[in-house]
Amino acid sequence: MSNNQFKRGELYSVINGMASTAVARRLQKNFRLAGLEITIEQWSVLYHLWKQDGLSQQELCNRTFRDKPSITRLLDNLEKQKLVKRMPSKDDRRINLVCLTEPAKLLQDKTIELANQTMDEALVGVGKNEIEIVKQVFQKVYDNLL
Amino acid sequence: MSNNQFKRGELYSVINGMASTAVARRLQKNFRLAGLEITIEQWSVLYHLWKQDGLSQQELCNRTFRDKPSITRLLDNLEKQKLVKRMPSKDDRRINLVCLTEPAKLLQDKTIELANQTMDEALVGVGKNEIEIVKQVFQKVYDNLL
DNA sequence: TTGAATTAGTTGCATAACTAACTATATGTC
DNA sequence: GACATATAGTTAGTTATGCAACTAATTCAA
Repeated sequence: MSNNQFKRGELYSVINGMASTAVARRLQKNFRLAGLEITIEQWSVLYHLWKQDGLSQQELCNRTFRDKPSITRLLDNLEKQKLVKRMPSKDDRRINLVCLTEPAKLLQDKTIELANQTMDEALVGVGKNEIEIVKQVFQKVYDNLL
Repeated sequence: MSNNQFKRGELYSVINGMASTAVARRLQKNFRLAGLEITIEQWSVLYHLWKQDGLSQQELCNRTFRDKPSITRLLDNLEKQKLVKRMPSKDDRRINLVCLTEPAKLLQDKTIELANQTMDEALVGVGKNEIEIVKQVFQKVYDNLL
């Protein structure tokens, strides 16, 4: 079997395992060190709500690239921690609007600062152009597989 | 709050959620369509064993970027499916050497072909240089956070 | 050579992921 | 208006992840 066979699988391995996992783990660790008890997955949901409060669950699925059951359970946990509240929409009774609580709003500054610091650590020695290319490649990959 | 605050977090979001998840999901789907009952995580372990059979669990941790409990449990499931076998090392009795079974060896060609096809689909419109840059950036990120 | 520190692997606990199957509401067509 | 179809969200079941705490084997050092 030629070793050539592994080339693209290698890339798959890189894309899926390495850097994203390392970044996620580091950010989670930084949250913990700062005494914050949220997971990075929960943070990524809050992140989109800070940009726009009152999104539907479906909209959160689209923006966080998660499926509906994942969002359902993430919100279950966030609600247990009193960080979000589901508000049934009056226009469409199938829809829950997900709203931030006051304590969740207070988390924004601190956690985004931690995320920025973490990305700065992660991106030492990486140029702006390279970052732009990574973002473009990922967007293309996503569009290709949509 | 300035919208600027979100810039690097945005990148985090891109790196962690989007493309890698899409690629993983597509590959998993392609396995399923081909009647293969393995998960992508199991495949990523087999992938390293195809390159070098008889690795220790610790070595699998290093190569797949997973922690020890994750590898323990992935191997539990792979053993249940009779795709690998743990062989206690004679040199160091703490170590298990993880060995492929015959059925696992037969999976190599088919699954690597599927992974290659999946990566080809994913990388339509992405240049070789760009791919190289993505790999370099990820390596740097990983090294920065090690 | 014995006792401390290190390394390999496992187990328990909580969170999260995906699929498939489900309920409830809304829409669109005859 | 009534029935088929589509959409929003939940639940069940399996797999996977991370951390912390554990056992067993090995190494290093007094």
